[in-house]
Amino acid sequence: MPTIKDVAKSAGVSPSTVSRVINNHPRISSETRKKVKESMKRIGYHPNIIARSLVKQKTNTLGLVMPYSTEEAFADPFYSEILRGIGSVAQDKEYSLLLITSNGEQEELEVTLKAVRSKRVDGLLILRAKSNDALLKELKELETPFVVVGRPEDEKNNFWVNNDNIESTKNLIEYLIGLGHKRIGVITGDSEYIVYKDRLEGYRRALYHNGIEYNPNYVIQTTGHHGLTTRYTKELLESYPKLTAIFAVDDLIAYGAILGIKELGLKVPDDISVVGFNNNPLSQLITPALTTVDINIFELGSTATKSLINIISEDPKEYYHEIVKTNIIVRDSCGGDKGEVDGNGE
Amino acid sequence: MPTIKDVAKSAGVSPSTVSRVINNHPRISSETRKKVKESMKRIGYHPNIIARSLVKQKTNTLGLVMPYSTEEAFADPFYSEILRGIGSVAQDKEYSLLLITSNGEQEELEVTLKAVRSKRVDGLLILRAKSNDALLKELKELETPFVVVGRPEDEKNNFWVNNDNIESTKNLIEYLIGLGHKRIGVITGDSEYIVYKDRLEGYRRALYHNGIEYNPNYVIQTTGHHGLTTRYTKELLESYPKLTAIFAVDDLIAYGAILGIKELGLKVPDDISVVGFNNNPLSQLITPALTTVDINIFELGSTATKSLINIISEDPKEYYHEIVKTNIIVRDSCGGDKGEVDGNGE
DNA sequence: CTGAAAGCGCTAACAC
DNA sequence: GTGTTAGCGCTTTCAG
Repeated sequence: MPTIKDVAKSAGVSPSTVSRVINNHPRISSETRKKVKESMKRIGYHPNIIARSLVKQKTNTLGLVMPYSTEEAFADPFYSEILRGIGSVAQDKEYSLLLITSNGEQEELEVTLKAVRSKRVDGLLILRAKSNDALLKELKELETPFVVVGRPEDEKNNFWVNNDNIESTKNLIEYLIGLGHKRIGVITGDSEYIVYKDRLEGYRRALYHNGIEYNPNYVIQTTGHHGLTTRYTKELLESYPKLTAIFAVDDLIAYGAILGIKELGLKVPDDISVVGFNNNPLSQLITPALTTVDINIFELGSTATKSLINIISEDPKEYYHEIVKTNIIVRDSCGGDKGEVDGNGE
Repeated sequence: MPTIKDVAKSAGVSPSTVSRVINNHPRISSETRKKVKESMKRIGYHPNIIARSLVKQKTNTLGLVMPYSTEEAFADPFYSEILRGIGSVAQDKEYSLLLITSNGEQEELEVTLKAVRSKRVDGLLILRAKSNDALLKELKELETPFVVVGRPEDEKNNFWVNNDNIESTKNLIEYLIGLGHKRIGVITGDSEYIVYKDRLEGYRRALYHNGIEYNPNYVIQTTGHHGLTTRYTKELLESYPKLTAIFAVDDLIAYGAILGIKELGLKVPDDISVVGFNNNPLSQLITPALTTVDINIFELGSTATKSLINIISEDPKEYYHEIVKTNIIVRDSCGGDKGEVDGNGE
């Protein structure tokens, strides 16, 4: 493999001149520039990025911290889709992407810290927001630029991009309320993840704003294991047969819920309405097609990446965050509440 | 950030000694080893991987060439899952993962070649097998180690890992035939991808081995766009109402097919049986639960990664490939052919 | 078993 | 506008 020296010899200039044309240095005669470029092409030269990184103390690489996760969480196309968004701007801005995977909290911490300490990456995209996140604390001490996709607990002192999960959920639930539903069950995920906390909060606010009392018994927390979701849904509906709608905090959970409802011999939306969240591409294919919230995952990824690159290069003095719009996608999984056409309270 | 020199000073040894303890050099006194390790810890030293890569001419990084793809192809959890398999062994063997994404054939080629020419990666995992693949040709010229996940066209002169798609499909179709089906429609994907070619071939072989004539009109090629899948399925069934089963070359396609069947007012499996492929985690959740083939995606990823690492370090003289086992998952989407209980041919 | 010195391929003052 | 020189942080002969 030819190096910059070979090009220099072949073009009859010094290595620094070659370096300058590579880096588009302004003060270089168009003549030598041309000469050098020809030499590069002739001998098949390509700059060694590693060497450049070493002297520049910059790798032009972004680390992607994937959630360590069960098989099933990974089945979530969320990650494929956000990778698309991230990849698209990284490509554009000439950044590479280092995938950081792990099998648990401890390993995630170690692997991620190693990547930054060993100077493999210029910054990180954290693809989830958790409570009490040890990773974020360590990262701040290392002064690594990072942006989290989601709302971190300490939202004033981090860079992040997210949907407004509280408000979006509130709107979604109010759509249900508008249809006449008052007793709405919730199947939520691991409360360690802030996204689920927020969606639950949105649910509560919707009830509150509409004078409906919040009943904690209507809320079931599942582990993300689909089989369990189905079972929990059935148990919930058996315990509280007056429920007329189910809010699943994620479409994948909604699928399990719908299955549970069907297994009970009930119909969606005739007996029970169901809403999900995230607008999984499959949600338009199931029967009934699922009413859900499109959270614009691609944009979440691209926005976060732009932010990170900006932070790396500009070192902004103030923390900031960005909110990506959502919109409700009304499909066929909700009906009016036929069980209680009069009255307006519990 | 402290460097090896700082450690050396602090421990009262030379930089080379420090380097030796980092690299577990055998001929080093356990005393100095201890002393050096303490110094490293004390001053918070972490080796700079970039510098090491430069001198070793090795990055310990694997490039992952993701298929450039539409929004919907990305929704396929195949990629999430294979990433898990890859990540798990890469982690274990201390390799990093560079994600290579692109928006089209040309960009994919450029970006990938750039990654290898600029010495960013030691080898590549190509996550798809296409006909007439320009990328593979270029890569061979560059003498980069790579393994393809799938069966490349020139199977004798490449490293690859794959399922036996032909045989697996043959078995799947024979399961259908065993149930009494003889007129089986096929919804397949882009024939540029060898996986779909092979599955179609398996279908033909199953028919052939059972004395059933192959009818090309029963085979529809879709683009992977779900909406179209649904429409094509309906058209197929309207044109050939005698079909009693549908073979979808991928579960995602099967979902669209099932929707089409339902829209026609027909029932699965009572009127039409459906089988898919890949065992998407959602396939157990839909109604009816889909009979499909589990292709062990995680193992596909881990096997390919082990192979690649082996190739990088051992430089084997012969090409080889590995086959990952599949197994049919029988669920509820197939019934016997009630339309034609007698007879055994067309 | 340890140290000195050279160098991986590139960039960046500093000269001229 | 271009060349010279030093050096990024590490590994690796070669001595001893």
